[in-house]
Amino acid sequence: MTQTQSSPSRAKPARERLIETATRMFNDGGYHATGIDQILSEAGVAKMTLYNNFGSKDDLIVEVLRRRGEDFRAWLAEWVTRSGASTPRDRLLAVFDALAVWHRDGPDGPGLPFKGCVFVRASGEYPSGDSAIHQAAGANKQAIIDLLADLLADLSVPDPRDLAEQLGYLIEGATVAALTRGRTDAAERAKRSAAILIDASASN
Amino acid sequence: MTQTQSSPSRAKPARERLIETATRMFNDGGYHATGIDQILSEAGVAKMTLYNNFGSKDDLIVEVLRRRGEDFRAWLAEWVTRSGASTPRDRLLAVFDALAVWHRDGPDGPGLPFKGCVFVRASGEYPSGDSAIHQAAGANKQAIIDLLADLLADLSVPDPRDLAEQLGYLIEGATVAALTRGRTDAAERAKRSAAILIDASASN
DNA sequence: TTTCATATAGACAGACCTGTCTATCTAGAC
DNA sequence: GTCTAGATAGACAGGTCTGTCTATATGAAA
Repeated sequence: MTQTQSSPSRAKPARERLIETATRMFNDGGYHATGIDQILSEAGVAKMTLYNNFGSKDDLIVEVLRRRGEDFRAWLAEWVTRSGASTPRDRLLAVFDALAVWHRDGPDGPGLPFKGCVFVRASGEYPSGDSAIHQAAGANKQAIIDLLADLLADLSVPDPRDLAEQLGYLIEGATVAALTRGRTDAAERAKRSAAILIDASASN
Repeated sequence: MTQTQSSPSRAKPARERLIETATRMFNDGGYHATGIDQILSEAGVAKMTLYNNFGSKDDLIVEVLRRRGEDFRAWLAEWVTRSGASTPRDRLLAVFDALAVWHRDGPDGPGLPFKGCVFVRASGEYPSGDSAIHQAAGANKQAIIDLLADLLADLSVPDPRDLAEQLGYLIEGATVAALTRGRTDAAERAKRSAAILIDASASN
């Protein structure tokens, strides 16, 4: 007895299934509200496999955030590349088009139904700056700002990192508006704001 | 026996103590992570008092958000008034000064230690649009946008509500940056962006 | 004084939580 | 075949969670 074969989709290794299922379920329901047993059951993974791989639920969350950050930034960079935008300005503005696709759960979205930003939500649920989860979320947020800074590297502006922060606030604010108030037009509006800020900065 | 007098600060009625304590503790630890028993114990209130007044934890959260929204907007409006700003433009920019005070836990802050926006965090923890908590958070977010729209009512811009949304994104984004990455300079930067957007809109 | 709304303490139910443990099975390396 | 690393099921401990219930106490109004 004790058949080892009763779980769905044995295609990928257990650790991978765990991360993917956890990513999806945390996005759906939040971190505290999603229990380990639910994740294990849906992933078809034994509890000890989780604790052998990650040590704790918090560590699993940190790994989920790390992965999600990589994937999201890869999706974003790919989107900008495929947009065909040739100038730094257009590449930056293409980011806001990607944003709109994400907020509207467009077909080419970043792979998760839109429920706001997983990093912001993680920061909010683990608000203490000492928390490893809070720090992981912050690191991923910073990485997106860095990505923006890279995009405007070839733009002639006096303070590229400052502009990257400014554009980051627009992105962040639009995403919050889409989550809290269902403003799916936020990305377009933020795009217009971004164009103004970029031009104001570049024409100095 | 069964002395009715063993709880702290019987000054205010139980319902009030409950709301105030819950507001503070939800802000500190988040919604799911803060249990009812903790709140009751710290407020010195019996469990039945909570359920007689609110019916459920979710309803308590909704009331906490409603109150917090009122208080925060009152604080913000008061701040703008006291800033002495005379033009619509300066009044709008004064909002960002208030923001900086809040993010830095300044002495004249809105009454709670800064742990990000309670509405954003509530939306994040209760991401389903059907949730009463999610809706309450959204309504309070909208009320702040409305407040911005009121502030720029006398400004001659073609689309005041559009500009209010834009400025709202900057505020939101700066607050998220302060929470997730500890960027306490975010409000000043957002203020500069706001000035650019206002001027770009007004000079049309 | 009687009445009534509000508050209290504290037990309780039933579910869910994270994390640990044992004992078994499987697949690949050697 | 043998050994080993990784995965499995499932029970379990010890808490914590929300929400309900009872029985009692208080204070103000009638």
